[in-house]
Amino acid sequence: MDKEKLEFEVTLLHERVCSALSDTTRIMILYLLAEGDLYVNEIAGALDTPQSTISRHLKILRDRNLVTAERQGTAVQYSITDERIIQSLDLMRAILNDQMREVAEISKALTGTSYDSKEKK
Amino acid sequence: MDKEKLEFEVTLLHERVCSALSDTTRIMILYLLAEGDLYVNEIAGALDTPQSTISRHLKILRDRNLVTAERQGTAVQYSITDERIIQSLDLMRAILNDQMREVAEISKALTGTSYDSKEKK
DNA sequence: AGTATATATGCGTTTATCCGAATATAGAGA
DNA sequence: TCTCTATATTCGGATAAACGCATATATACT
Repeated sequence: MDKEKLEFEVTLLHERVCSALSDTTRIMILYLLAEGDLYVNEIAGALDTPQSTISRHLKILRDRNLVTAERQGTAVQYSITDERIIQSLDLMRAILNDQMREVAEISKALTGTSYDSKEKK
Repeated sequence: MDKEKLEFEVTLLHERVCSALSDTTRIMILYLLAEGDLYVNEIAGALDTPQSTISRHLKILRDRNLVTAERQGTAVQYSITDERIIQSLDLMRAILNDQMREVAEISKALTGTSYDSKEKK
């Protein structure tokens, strides 16, 4: 892929997806919705966050088509639009877990008492 | 997973990974490095961006272990630490592509001249 | 119409992020 | 040690995000 096109695609990727994931509350909302559809006040309750704050975050996710809203009477039910966004986040968590596991192993090797060096045996 | 643990993991995910991806230049750097290791000035040249700006972005990626630096004489060569970060980004791009394809199909159906409605036949 | 509930939005403030220019640091070679 | 090149960091200023409160809007029900 030439650089022009890559630059264009990355700009789009950032504006439409990545920037939406750059907030802890929004990521939490996505994981909550991954387990089932919820109304706005249910999300606000679960996250112990003012309803106006949740509503603003939902608007951002909605504008980027990451969640879908469906009105039911006076309430609005939200759901995940595409499960792959969760797959994508889970992949990042896997990277994180492996990083932390490596750090833990190294520090265990350095402080271990049953043998002097990690090369032993 | 209980909510406490989810909240903890998501906070970590945001701080260590997602916040690093919330900038077009940093995503570009990751895609450039996915094609091969590069020195700082090569990245700055490719992106037509001041060296100080690139260096600051690299520090952010380095602090989060998304890229690895290796000094070679007076220069420093950077590489991707874990290819899965690219997989994760590509997954988001796939979501985007499908979204755009859907929009295109709907608009084609609405403006189509060879038949009146999309249900026809 | 009038009230009640659920959600969205406008406003002002605070906090975080990004930028380029200038400067500091690190290594290589004369 | 002096100089050159490559990279990192500091600085001040500009922009953009996120927040809670108060208020507006939308639907349902009487």
